[in-house]
Amino acid sequence: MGAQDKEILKTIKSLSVFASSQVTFLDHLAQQSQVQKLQKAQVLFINEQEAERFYVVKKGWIKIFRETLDGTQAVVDILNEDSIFGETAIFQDDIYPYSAEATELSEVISMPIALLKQEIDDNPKFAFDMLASMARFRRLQDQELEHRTIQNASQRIGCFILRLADQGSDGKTVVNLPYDKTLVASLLGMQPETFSRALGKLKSETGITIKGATITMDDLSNLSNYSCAACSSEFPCKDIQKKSVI
Amino acid sequence: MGAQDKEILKTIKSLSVFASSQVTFLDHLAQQSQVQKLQKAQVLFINEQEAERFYVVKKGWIKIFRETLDGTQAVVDILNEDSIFGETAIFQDDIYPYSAEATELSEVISMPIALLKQEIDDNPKFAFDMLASMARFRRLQDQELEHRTIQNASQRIGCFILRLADQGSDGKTVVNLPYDKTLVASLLGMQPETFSRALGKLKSETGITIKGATITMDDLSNLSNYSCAACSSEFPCKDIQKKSVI
DNA sequence: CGAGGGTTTGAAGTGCATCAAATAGTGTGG
DNA sequence: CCACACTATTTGATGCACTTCAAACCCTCG
Repeated sequence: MGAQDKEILKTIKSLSVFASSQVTFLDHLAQQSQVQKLQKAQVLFINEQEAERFYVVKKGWIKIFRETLDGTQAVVDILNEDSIFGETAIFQDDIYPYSAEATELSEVISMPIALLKQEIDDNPKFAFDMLASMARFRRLQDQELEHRTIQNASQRIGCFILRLADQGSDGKTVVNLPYDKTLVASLLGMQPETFSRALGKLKSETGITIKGATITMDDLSNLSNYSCAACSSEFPCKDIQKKSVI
Repeated sequence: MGAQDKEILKTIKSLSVFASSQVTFLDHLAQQSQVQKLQKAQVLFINEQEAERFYVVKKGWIKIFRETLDGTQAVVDILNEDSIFGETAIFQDDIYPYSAEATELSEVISMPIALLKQEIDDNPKFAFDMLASMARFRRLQDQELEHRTIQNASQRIGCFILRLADQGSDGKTVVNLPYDKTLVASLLGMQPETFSRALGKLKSETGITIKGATITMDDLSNLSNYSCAACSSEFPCKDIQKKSVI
């Protein structure tokens, strides 16, 4: 086993969806896995395409989206390290329900989705974890829809920043936008211009400091008061945690 | 076994999620089930409340929603006969992730969610079906989010009507809105006034006929051209089918 | 330093929300 | 079967939020 293979196995083992899986299965998965480098803007697969493999992000950011004939696109999600995607094709006649594209130089590991099917059959705990992960995801999507319905642009941005912020620390909180503002805008369902203006408004209303992609604030309460007022969940949104399985 | 019990068992057996379950399990489920009548506007449960039972709609319409402190609400779904809800609480620490309320005189069957947990463990096929159902639902939610992003009010209404229309027949197509226009509006994320005006616009743009809750059209192509132009899925949306499990 | 993408700013337009009021529709009791 | 009460729906007028198109600015990286 090469160094890279070991690395892959380690990555796979660390994924929370596979927490209950036996080593033999994980080894098998790792054997069948492939690492793939993606250039910026490289498309990995498009929706309706036949699906044989699912993916785990190893490095970079992968945009999950769908687009209309005229090229307008709706961003479903933007994923980074240890996020899984493409696996829901198992349940959709082996067809990817969305497209995936690297937003920057990225690296993904792919594995055959057939193996997942097997593991669902063999390991009830795995099936349960996968269901739990799906349910969490549904909750997240519900929340996103809710946000689009009742929050305005500035509040959605505020919420996005809050979810990036580490809860723990006391003093100043510093948050770095993980990717282009244009990309954040598309994920939040607004135009780049709107994002820029709405962020400006958020700054004047909550006293946060913005310098490039870095946002600094004394404490989170101003921001949470501002954004979470127009949301059915209360601040730390502790009920929903992201990560794993899309 | 009384007549009502038989009726319940029949309903449960007919649910597609339970297609792979043994009769013994279904009997057990039916034994533990309860029928509940709900008045219009009666709340069945609210989000964050502890969940012991999941539900199947037997009659009427149940609104699934979340609301903010100031009472603004986001409608997640509106369910009717044979739709399941509340069952995702299994995966969320036995807490309902949304509220449920009858929009009219309704009837629901409730069953202990603990039994579902057991069945997931015992029956891999059931787990798989449930996963498939969840995946389908996720796809639906993605589509809804996409609609909010790239379709305008009239197009969303058109899409809603198309999904109600029977594909088969040739001659005129007649669609009846299944519930109040106000409720349709809230499901589509718009105000009642906007709904009314947007429906008027849809009428003038596509030549449909509207009389109360009844919509008539010569064929669906005008409508699908109008609405589906701003969507990543092509007309019959055949890839996604509703029903079962929320 | 200069090219190119990302970001901001400006000006104008559009779509939806909001508030207010009129109208249509439904169910009730007389 | 009609009149009343109440709710659902429509219509009008106005305002605001976001989009669009255009142009400037800024930052980074070769």
